[in-house]
This record gives sequence, structure tokens and C-alpha cells, in this order.
Amino acid sequence: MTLEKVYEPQRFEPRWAEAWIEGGYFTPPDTKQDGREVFSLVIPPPNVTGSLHIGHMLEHTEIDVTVRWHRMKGDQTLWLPGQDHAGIATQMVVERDLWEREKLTRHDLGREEFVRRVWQWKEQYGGTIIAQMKRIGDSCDWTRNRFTLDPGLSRAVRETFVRLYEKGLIYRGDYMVNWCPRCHTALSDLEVVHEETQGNLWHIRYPVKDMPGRFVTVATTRPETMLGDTAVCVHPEDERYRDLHGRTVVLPLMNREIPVITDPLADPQFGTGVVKVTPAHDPNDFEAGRRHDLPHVVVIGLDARMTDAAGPYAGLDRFEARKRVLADLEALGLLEKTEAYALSAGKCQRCKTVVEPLVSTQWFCRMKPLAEPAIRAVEDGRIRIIPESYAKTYFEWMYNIRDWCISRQLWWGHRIPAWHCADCRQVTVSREDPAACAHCGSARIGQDPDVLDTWFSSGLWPFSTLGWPDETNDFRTYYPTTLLITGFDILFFWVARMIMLGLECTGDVPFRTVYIHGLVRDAHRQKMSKTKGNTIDPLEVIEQYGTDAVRFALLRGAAPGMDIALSEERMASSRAFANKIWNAARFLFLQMERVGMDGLALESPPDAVGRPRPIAGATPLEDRWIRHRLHEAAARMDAAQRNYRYHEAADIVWTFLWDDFCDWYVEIKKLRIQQGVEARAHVETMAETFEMALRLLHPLMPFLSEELWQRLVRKGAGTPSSICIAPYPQAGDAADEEAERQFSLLQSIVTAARALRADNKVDPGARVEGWIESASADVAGLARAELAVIEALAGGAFEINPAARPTGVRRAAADFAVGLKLTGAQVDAIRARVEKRMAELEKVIASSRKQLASDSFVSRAPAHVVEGIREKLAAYEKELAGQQALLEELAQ
RNA sequence: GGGCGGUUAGCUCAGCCGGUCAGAGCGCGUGCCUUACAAGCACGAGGCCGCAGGUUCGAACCCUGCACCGCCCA
Repeated sequence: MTLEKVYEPQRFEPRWAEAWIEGGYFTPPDTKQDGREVFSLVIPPPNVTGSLHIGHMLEHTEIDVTVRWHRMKGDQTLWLPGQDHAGIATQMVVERDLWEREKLTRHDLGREEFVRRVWQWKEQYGGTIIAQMKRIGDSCDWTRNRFTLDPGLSRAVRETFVRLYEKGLIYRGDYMVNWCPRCHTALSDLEVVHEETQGNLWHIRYPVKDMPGRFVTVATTRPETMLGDTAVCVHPEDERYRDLHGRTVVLPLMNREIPVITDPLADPQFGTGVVKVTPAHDPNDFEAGRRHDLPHVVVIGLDARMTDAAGPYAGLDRFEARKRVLADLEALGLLEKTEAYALSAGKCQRCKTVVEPLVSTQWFCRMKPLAEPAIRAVEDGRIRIIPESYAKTYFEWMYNIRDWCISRQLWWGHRIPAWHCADCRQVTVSREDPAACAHCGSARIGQDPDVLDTWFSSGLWPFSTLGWPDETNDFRTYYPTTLLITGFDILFFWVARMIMLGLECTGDVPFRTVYIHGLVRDAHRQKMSKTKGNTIDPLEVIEQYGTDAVRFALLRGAAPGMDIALSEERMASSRAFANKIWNAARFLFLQMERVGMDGLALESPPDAVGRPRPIAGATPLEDRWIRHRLHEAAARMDAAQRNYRYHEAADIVWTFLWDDFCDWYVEIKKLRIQQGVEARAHVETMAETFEMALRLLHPLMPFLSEELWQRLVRKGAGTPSSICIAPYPQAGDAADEEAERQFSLLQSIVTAARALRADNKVDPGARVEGWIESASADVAGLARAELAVIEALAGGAFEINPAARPTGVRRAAADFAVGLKLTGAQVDAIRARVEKRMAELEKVIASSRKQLASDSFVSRAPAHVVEGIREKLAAYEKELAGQQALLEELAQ
């Protein structure tokens, strides 16, 4: 059972990824099993034609760690994967491709043909992300993979739409929406991103009718919309403009007479205090227009060109029109001034085109009635949001929620199940495609051309994927889901809507906990972006470092609520850790072979941290200690997992495997094996410990742990066929504080001896002679008992409490001193160190004494704290005396 | 304008329901190819825990204010 010399994860990772799926380990039954907890989680569905980026990798790693942990704990675990059809995004890329290859638009093709092409595109690229997820070992159940446009999920969409419509929660009407002239569709408020832009504030003079020489000056950032002005507005309380109340002004360029209205819309503090009112092209003006019953003059069309209503400007692009309007105003002497002004421009999230607020007929979903129960669910703790601070963000948004524009003028998506009657003009909304109008019976009906916002279907994801609206076994067993892990950027888009729709449709919360992960940034905390060129391609770095190392690098930075700085160094050091484990296994396997062990027999693995056993009549200290450390690691891991503290989970296995297991335990076992007494028993205990360590590691580094585990374990009747379903180490009751105390004393003796060697420039290979002195019977006893260990690790021969102190150099600690019989000691270096240490000790002694001298401290602080300080003080004083003695010796 | 988060070792970050000499990785210095591992081993240097107040017997941690950086919503 030898292991290749070099750790090459590429050699075994793809193999295990496949084997796990073939083994069916990730496919739980559809009915609840007795005595098992259910853990279920649905994936945040990636874009079906997308590919895996490093953000997905982080999300999937955190999910996978949690899911694998639950599975190993014995929970009935489901991670349901799937993909989103991503309406605008997908349609956009297909349209672009169509144009580039064939110089055709979707309109050239027609709806049916275009949709067919998108499906083709999906068939071609839809597999990419799935293949990538399989490659990185996501332990999801591929037999339950879902796509938002699957028939079942489409049925859920229809069912929801019809129910909401019947309850009056979905309505259709003419309202101002964000219109993307490039995508040719309405957008919801969330799909508009605001970007700070440098613009201008133009001051334009409008002549007042019947008041020759009197002008009002309005300030605007969008002069082209003035062509559609139907009023100007002043604040009712603004004394400056009291004379204008009830007056009329003449709209320049159009020579249209429009009224002066009074409305709080005008902010006396801003600009001149007079604003132009364009109800057809500004959301605030739209509202004001309703209050004052103003007419709409539409001057900008759906293609962002000026309409016929714009008179001489008709046909111009909106930005070209702006230039012309300004030039004309200038010529008329009506442009009073132009000042630079920073404004935030709304842009289409997908194509970055400046959106145009336009009035159009759209479908909306009433949000207030849905929001209220969704707020309560988080308030009363039925849903927990972690980190908690995001709950506040959630509430803030929910309290100020506005109706959701759910129709999109796209072809790729769920078509709205509403039919318009050509005869009676009524709308028929139906679960099944109707043959006739429900109102007049006319057969002259046609389906609404629009599709639904992608997030409408994503909002049903946790239950539509489980079979809802049918009461399937899956739905009964796995709904509500246990946990959702996702990014903060879709808290409103997705999480909030799932909560609202989940409660509305199923009467229950869609998940019990939401964990919000951070953002992956580059080594210098910069946001990753293609333009900056600092993106990390997960598949590329996986090729280089291995999946386990990349996972581990991400996990190490994943503290709740924090972004993650990912760097080459971090991945390299994580690979070094993997390599370390690989080599520890190599050593172990070598020893197993030497003692004739053909694998570690594992009939049925213990589910708790095992008990160390006596070897040659006594249980070796290092075995008691390593089990204690394993116990501690298991206990800490449990807490880390429960609290989504992934960085801590990574730290726990790192410390246990590298610092404890490799640096101390294995080093001691080398000696035991070399001593030749019960060598096989020592190798066996080492193998048992390592086997449990692999299980502890598995959720974090699934490939490496599986590869080594499979090679290590000799399976019996009750052995699991994969580590991924082997029981997770539990803390049990293996704590052994005494072993911990003794071992750490042993460590400090060894470390002191090594430091002494290093300080005195002793060649690392050279064996030294030395001694250990201690007035404590306990320390001396331990040193005597573990002398062989000390000698092996410190590289020399040591006498304990020699009758006469030999000449040489010494190093003092609280309870003991270590000496080396050396000549040519580095006296200056040692003196410097002793003096430095003394200064440190004097400082802490002084502060401890001061504390203990204070009555208020002694009387008010808890007894154990006071006692703790007393003990520490005693130890410091003892050590100081030792250092002092050393210093005197050096002076001689 | 409103809200949230950050500021701890050269770099990236832990620690923060107050307490017992402030931790990790990387980097750095010194010495080692010691037959598991140089992707390694041993030893070591390095921190007025952003600034100013306050609460407390005691503050990196709690409160207030300020500064700078970042994010979200108007």
C-alpha cells in the first residue's frame, strides 16, 4: 500500500467525482425515514448557459461542506441542484450571437423560431455548468436536477399566477416603468442599477403668459423631456412665486401654454425652486400629474427616439434631441446657465443602457399583502437570517416595498397565462389554455405576448422543485427546506420573494435559515472584474492546485459576513497542507507495510472519538493526548459547523493534522516504532487516529480524504463503501485534561531544549548531552517517564536533576530548566534573550501585583479570575527567579 | 440624505455575549536536503488592536463622537 511520492490531485479527483454519483450516495429516499433528521437545501440556481465562476465556487464549497457534514452525521440529506433560464441574460446572448453570425434579429426569425433557437442554445451550453459542478464534487442529487422551464416548474408558475390573479394580487395597468430601449422590455426597480454620472443642470427660462418680461427659470438634467412638459410647478408655500399661482407659461420651442401648479413636488431649496413637470417621462412628475390631472405628452418612444409629439425633433435619438434642444434654446436666449451636476443615472442591469422611465401597460404584483407575513416570519424567528445584520436590510426593504412589475417584453420565459378577447376586451386568466373568452365566450382570444420576470419562477424554487403544487413525497419530506446559502446581492431579488411566495403558496416558510456568504475578492481586496483582469477562473486554479486546495483556500477566509481575499499564496499554502496530509499518509502506509498490516480493518467505524488502548500494559501518553485533541477538534468542529464558521472549521483541521498529528504525534510514533516494542500496536493506533482525522477532514477536502481513506481502510461487512457516508467523528466523552496538561509540559521541555540548541548554533544533526532540572516532583517524574521522547525530539541525551549541576548553558521556564553541556556558548546572545525575557516578566508581574493589590478587583472580580491571576503571578515569579539565576551565572 | 460593514504583525485576515503575557497563513531572519513531506523541519523577529472621550475593579472587545475605506437604499 504505497503512495505515489507526489501529491497530484488531478490524478484522482475526477475519478471520485464520478464514483460518488455512480454510488448514489447523494440521492436520499423520497420518504422520511424513522429516527433520522432531515436536512434539505436547494441550490441557488445558476444561469443555465452560464459557467462556474469563483463566486459559485465559494457558494458551492460552503454548501457542500455543510451538506457533507450533515450526511456524515447521519441526517437524511438532500441538496437539490438546478438551473435558471435567466430570461433577459440568455435572450441577450442568443440575440447577439444571431446578429454576429447571421445578421438577423429575433424579429426576422419570429417568435416561435427564435425560442427554438434559444432552446438549441440551451442544449448546447446548458451542460457546461453541470459538468463543472460535477468536476468540483458538489455532493448534490443529480437525479433531482431541475430547470425553471421544466414542465413541472412551469405548472407551478401558472398555478401561482392564477391564484394571485384570482386573489386580486396581480393586476394589469398603465404605469410608469423602467424601460430598457436596448432590451426592449420593462424592468423591475431592482433590475435598474444606479451609477453616479457627471451631468449638467441646465437652467431654462419659460416666459410667463400675459406678463411681458416675466420669466420663470426651471432647472433640469434632462432638457429633451421639456418637449413633453404639461405644467411647471412651484411649492405652495414659496413666497417668491406667489404671483405665479394660477398663471400660465409658454413652453419654449413648442409654444404650448401650460399651467403653473402648486405642489410639494417643487423643493424651494433645490435649483430655482421651480420645476418643470413631464408626467409621461418622470416617475415623480407622473405622480404629480395624477394629483393635478395633467395630460401626458409622450415625446420619447419605446425605441428611445423622439415621437411625432416632439414636433421638429421627431425621429431623433433622445441624446441627439437633447443637443438640438439646448442649441435652439441657446439661440433664443432662453438658456440661462449650465452648471456641472453629479447625478445618478439608472441603467439596465444587463446591458448598461440608460433606462427610460416610460408609461406602458404592464402586469404588476401587489406586494404589501405578501410582504406583511414575510416580515413576521423573520421577526418571530421562523426564518433566521445570518449574519443578523442582513435581517435589518431585509426589513428596511420590505417595509418600503413597492409593487413588482412582473411582465417582460421578452420571448424567453414563462408566457403570461392571460388571454385577451378581441370582442369584449376582457382578460381570461387560466391554468389550462382556454379555447374561448371566459366573459363572452368568443373564440377570438389571443395569449398575452409577454413573459414573466425570471425571478417570478425563481421565487417558487424551494417548492416547485419538490413537486408543488402536487403534494408529492419529496414535498412532504423535504419542505420546508432547512437552509439556504446565497449571496447578499440577491437578498431582495430572490430571498425575499421566495419568502413571500413560499408563505403565500404553501402556507409555510421556504427555509428555516438563510446564510449569506461574502464576496470573493482578489489578494488586495479589490472586487474582481473582467475589465480589471483580476478574475480567477476556478477551473484553471483547480487544474493548478487541485479542487481540495482551492476549496480550502476559500474556506479559510470565509468568516460570516466577511468578504474573502483569495490569492495564489493562499491556494498554494492550502495545497501545501494537502501535500502534508498526503505525506503523512505515505509515512503511515510505509510503516503499516513494515509491520505487515494489510490496511486498517474497519468492520464498522466508531461514531465517536475512539478510546486509546493500552500498549505493553500502559496507554502511551501521546495516544491519550492525540485522542484528547481529536475530541476537542470534533467538539469545536461541531460548533463551527452549527454556526457557519467555515474559517474556523478549516483552522481546526489544519491545527489538528499539521501541528498536532504531524509535528508531534507522528514524530513520537517514529521513536516508538524504532524502539521495536509492540511496533505493530503503535502503527495500528496511528492508523486509527489518522482514519478518524480523514473523516473529520472529509467535508472540507472531500477528494483527498476519500483517496487516502479508500487506500487505508480494509473493508469488512459493516464498512461503508465511501468515506462520504462514514460516520462523522463526534466529541463523545474522550476529554483527557490530564493528558493535555502533561503533554503540553512535555512540549515545552522539548521546545526549550531545541531553542537552546538553536541559540547556541548547535548543528541540527549533532547529538548533545544535557540535563533537566526541576524542583517539582511532577515535572521531574514526567521527564523521567518520557525521557526517550524528550531525547528523540530534542536530539540528545538528558540527565534528570543531576546531583551536581554540570557546566554549560541553561534555559529556564516556570517549572523547570533545561541545560546543555556546551563549551563556547553564545553568551551575549543568551544574555540578551534572558534580559528581554526578564523585562517581559517584570512587566506582567508588576501589572498582576497591581491588580491583586486592588481591593476593588479582589472583591468584585469573579473568584476564578482572581485565583487565575494569583497562580500566574506565582509562575511568573518563579520563572523570573530562574532567569535571574541564569543571568548571574552568565556574569561569572 | 438614510442605513450597514470595515479599520488588529509588512500583506490577507481571525479574535469582540469584557478578565488570566494579542493569534493564523503568507512574507521576513537564522540554521538544516534528519530515509513521509524543501509544497518540508527547527528556532526566531515583528503589534501604543484607526483617533478622542466615556462606562467598568478591569476594554482590542461595551457606549459616544471623529477620521478614513467600502457596500446598500433613496
